[in-house]
Amino acid sequence: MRRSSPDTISARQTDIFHYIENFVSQYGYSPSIRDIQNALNISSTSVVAYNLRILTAKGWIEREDKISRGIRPKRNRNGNGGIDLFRVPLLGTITAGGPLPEPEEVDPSSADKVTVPPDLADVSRLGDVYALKVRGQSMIDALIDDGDIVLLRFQNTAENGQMVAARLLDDNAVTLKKFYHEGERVRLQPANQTMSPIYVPADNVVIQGRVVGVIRSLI
Amino acid sequence: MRRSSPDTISARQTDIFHYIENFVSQYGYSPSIRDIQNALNISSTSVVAYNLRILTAKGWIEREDKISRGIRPKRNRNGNGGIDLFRVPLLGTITAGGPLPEPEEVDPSSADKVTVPPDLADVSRLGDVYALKVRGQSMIDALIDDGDIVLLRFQNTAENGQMVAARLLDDNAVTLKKFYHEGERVRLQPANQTMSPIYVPADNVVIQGRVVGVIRSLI
DNA sequence: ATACCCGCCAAACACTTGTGCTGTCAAGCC
DNA sequence: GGCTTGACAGCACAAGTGTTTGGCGGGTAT
Repeated sequence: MRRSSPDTISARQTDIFHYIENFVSQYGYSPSIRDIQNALNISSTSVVAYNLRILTAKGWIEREDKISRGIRPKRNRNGNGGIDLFRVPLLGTITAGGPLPEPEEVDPSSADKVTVPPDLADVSRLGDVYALKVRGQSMIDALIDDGDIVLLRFQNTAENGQMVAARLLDDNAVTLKKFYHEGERVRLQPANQTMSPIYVPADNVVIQGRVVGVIRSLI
Repeated sequence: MRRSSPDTISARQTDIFHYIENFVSQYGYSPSIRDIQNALNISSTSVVAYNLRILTAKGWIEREDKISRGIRPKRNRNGNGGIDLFRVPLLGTITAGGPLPEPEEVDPSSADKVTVPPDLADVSRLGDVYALKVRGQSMIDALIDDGDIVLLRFQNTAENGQMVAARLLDDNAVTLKKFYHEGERVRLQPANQTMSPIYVPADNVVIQGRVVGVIRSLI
């Protein structure tokens, strides 16, 4: 038998879920079963109830029994009734070679914050994500320009080729580069043809985070 | 006669309003009249209805007639009162030359939505902002890569050099290019050294929107 | 074939919930 | 004292809304 995976939902269930999301964000309260039925041209309320039960079981929505208009979208999306989950602290600026305050040095709760799309930050680990404003064009070939905001997830290790914020202990400087581990040393590669890579002993580098997203405003 | 100022409400109304606020933030949906009645030990539903009418008239809450649990607190609650202001419809895909559904052709309320940082979308004009996913690398030199999401503000005109979504009437195609008005014709310039600009008569081009932001996920 | 499960349909049912109507009562005003 | 008004009470009704039951057709497994 072909079992549907616990995370996949049928086309009709997708429609219903989207309708609920949009309804809530538009009206501020949940649609009734009959609202859904009429909007999606479903011929019976029981079909809606049936699919709602599945969506609940699979964790896409939450409901309370017998409560009118008590559907709450859960996954993805804001849902969550107005709590702003997607604001991360903007901890400072990162340049080709300039200093960067350690994330620990800045109180994240007092820092400026930027709102980020939830797709860019795995919400379940949102506490580990922070933002930095980029100065300079050392990563221009990686499509990161001066003034862009990069989102980083805090992590101490990196795979070759990943873009990271790397701290050079000797220089007490932090830089945004592509990371390559090469035996005893580490190559920090700018994404700019006019700039040369930096080679440093592996024990002189601390990864401070990996770039998980880029936001650019052209206004 | 001492008229109560339009902004002051009685103790009972204050209680009701607070109860609604707390209920919504806790459960994600509004209380029913009887919920309020029981919680505040009010002896009749009509009293709740009566005070709800006053709260509505004075602008503290919003309701829809006959809708169960349709109360929405309005005041207070900085920002958005539960409504997510920063979601824009993702209307489709844009390529170097491929077709794009007209924004009007897609029901924005049924489209997928992306949450965008408020900085990227002038919130006061949010209704005019939409998102498109970029396919191809025709704008690679403008630091826009395949898979990026571009935010566009709907507008019919553009300054030279601005990046726009342009519709070519003859080809019924939409493309993401830099816009240059050159006399009787328009030059649509890709940001990719391997691609050539397109020259079209000015009356064959309709601007569909201007790029105001870029979002890229590297996860 | 037969049995079974899934997704759907139709209709009835029963609970939930907003509304309307009729009073009561105290306070202010002529 | 009469009259009006604001706030509240009690109650019944009707509309809104979730739930349930029985049935149907098309697949899939036995």
